[in-house]
Amino acid sequence: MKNYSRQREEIIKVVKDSYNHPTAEEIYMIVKAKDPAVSRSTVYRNLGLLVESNLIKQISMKVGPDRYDYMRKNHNHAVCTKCGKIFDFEYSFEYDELQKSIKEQTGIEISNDGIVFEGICDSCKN
Amino acid sequence: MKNYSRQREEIIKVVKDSYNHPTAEEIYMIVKAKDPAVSRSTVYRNLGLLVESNLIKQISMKVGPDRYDYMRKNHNHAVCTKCGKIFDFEYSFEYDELQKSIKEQTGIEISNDGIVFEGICDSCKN
DNA sequence: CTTGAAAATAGGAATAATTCCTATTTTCGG
DNA sequence: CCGAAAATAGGAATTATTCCTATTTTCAAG
Repeated sequence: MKNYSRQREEIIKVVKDSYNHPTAEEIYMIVKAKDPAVSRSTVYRNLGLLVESNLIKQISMKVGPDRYDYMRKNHNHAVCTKCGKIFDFEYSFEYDELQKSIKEQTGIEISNDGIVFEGICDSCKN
Repeated sequence: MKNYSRQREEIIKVVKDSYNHPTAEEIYMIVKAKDPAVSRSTVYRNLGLLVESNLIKQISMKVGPDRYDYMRKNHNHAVCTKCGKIFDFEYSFEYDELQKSIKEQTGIEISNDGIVFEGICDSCKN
């Protein structure tokens, strides 16, 4: 993340403009449409860097490849453990006490977006 | 999950006796020590079935293979997104309102153990 | 401007984890 | 017992991701 590259800029733009939690492959295809020479490694490497610097969020699921989400306002993710679909929702918590308790018991410091909610979605209940 | 098989029984036993969130491979190796003819597919298939029937919990992480945990009392998981280590902790929430809100907004019904907490652990802060 | 070192890239091979396939064996209700 | 359904072993295949190497690009200092 030290030097400028148009590939990285384009990758950021694509994730930012996507509101459906795209996979690395999907991002790759969209970027490729504009810049046919881009390579998968570049996409994967940059996604990793962007996650590390907290610009985007990576969501691992039980089914299918990881998904990426641009960091906006305060929204959380609910994941269906059956089909892997991701739903956004808004909710403001009283984290303080919980965070402190987790920190004490495990040493892990969680952030507001560090909570993933898992369950079964409507259409998978059949 | 209709007919009895000693392979499945052994797999359950191994997960139940493990308190360190073993991977499928680790479970396979332990079962294999007792029953050298067991195959990986059997382990994977049964873990899937057991997760489905809520006897064990599957934990996907950003790094490394999935891990499995026998369902005991009320404990939650905090995952380090850097090294993938999983920590158990205890905390009782007031879920009702939160659950209702998620249900309304996304259609997803989460259970008490359907919340994964992510952050950075102590030793990864260096 | 040049230049040179660090950063980034393309392209594809390699790896890791998991799923899938097929033939065989086991279970268990009637 | 017997037969259908369930489960299995063994390994091939697939999928997602990481790794490798040679080349290109960026950018700060002279």
